Amino acid sequence: MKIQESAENYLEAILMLGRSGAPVRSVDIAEELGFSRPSVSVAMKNLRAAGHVEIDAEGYVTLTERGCEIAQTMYERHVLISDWLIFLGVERGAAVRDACRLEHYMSEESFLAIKRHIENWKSEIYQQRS
Amino acid sequence: MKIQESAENYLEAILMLGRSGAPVRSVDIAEELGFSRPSVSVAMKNLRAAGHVEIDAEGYVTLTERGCEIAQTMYERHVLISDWLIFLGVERGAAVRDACRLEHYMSEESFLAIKRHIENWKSEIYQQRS
DNA sequence: CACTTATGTTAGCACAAACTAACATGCTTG
DNA sequence: CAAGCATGTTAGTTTGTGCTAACATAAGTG
Repeated sequence: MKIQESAENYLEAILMLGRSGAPVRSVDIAEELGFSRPSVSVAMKNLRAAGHVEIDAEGYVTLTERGCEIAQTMYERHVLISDWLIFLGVERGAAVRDACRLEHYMSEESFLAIKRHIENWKSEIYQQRS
Repeated sequence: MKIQESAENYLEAILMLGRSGAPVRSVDIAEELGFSRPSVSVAMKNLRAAGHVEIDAEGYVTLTERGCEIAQTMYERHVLISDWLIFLGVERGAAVRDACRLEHYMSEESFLAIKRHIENWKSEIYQQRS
């Protein structure tokens, strides 16, 4: 069962919303992603069936271990890519919008290569300055 | 009428196939992209309706000016991104696969920023060596 | 000429992922 | 308590984009 882009986005949104500590409801996810409540409702049903989230009696959504792993991968990529684009001079809004899409279409290999590149690049700059 | 990812891919494939000078048929596009002939047939009908390609009596497909513009944008991005990933150490196959997807999801702004970054980076290397 | 092969097309299907309309349900509040 | 609001769900629709089955047509070949 291959995970889809949309599923990855939902999981990432749930992770981000949960970081404040407040419980996450369907309507919060809909608000965050700009989707309708029915869309989120159906998506949650599918994510639950796939074992990526759990939904308690109050309707609060939590990530399972598997779901959390995916969400964190996406989040890490999102941050790396958007920070990096911003660093390259891309306007923040555009950088975040692009990162939101690019994060889903990059192999692990490419992601790691970029990460490595940024780290090397930063340490070079650091050496030049010291 | 927003251009879709699939349309961009078809146009890019037509451009690439046409570079050898040989006329481009539907079946060549199908072969190139790994799609069925009916899928390509329908896609060509849509691309023609949208004014992105022309199809002559022999079934040869050519890009219109508008179509060619899109194709070249995609191709330029494809080459930049895949070359760059390869340069960063990503295996060629993975780099090309990733580039094929990433090229559609990047704003012009981000693309230019990356291009600029690569050029700067290369010139730094050059200066170090000279 | 009859057959095969290559190519293109049409019709109909499948699936993902969004939407709206309509309804259920429970909380708040005049 | 009754009305309204927030939230969730179900059903059915839309759109994009692929597929297979079946057929049309032209070209080459025994």
